[in-house]
Amino acid sequence: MPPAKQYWLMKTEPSEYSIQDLAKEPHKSTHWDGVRNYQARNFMRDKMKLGDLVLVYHSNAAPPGVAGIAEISQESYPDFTSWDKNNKHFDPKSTQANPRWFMVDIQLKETFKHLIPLEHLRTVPALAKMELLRKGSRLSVQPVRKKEFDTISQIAAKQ
DNA sequence: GCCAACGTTGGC
DNA sequence: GCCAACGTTGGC
Repeated sequence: MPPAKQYWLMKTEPSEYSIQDLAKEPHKSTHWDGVRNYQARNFMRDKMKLGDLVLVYHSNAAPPGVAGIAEISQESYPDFTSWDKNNKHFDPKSTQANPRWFMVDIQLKETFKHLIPLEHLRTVPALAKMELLRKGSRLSVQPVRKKEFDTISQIAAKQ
């Protein structure tokens, strides 16, 4: 039996890269480069599996919120932008022989008709324990419970 | 291993 | 632009 599908949330600043940018990519997919946090890296490197579903979250936006759903289309491999001196996320301690940072590919499944604002998510009882809503939470790649994912999908379906 | 200093995230 | 809450770095 295949392992149960897992659910995630990944943040992006729409001024840098938005869900609309993802929609314009060939095959609507891209590599999720630039994550430079160990906990977030570990989720991508060790836990994310093909077919897992991802909530795409717009941070540092007006308003911030969940913009749509994507799917893991390629499991982890080294984030090659860490080797590029000219890249914003260059890390001299990451080498090809011993890569420090990893990424996955995601493919867009659905752009919500309307973004679901963070402010609204905070009012939904079923989401009370979401990592995103925890005070001081900054993790840019985080696990989401199935119940939470389904709740957000249903909110999107009704809008 | 402690912890001060510094850098970053991200809501507001 | 502010700033609270974090994460990382590096001296000791």
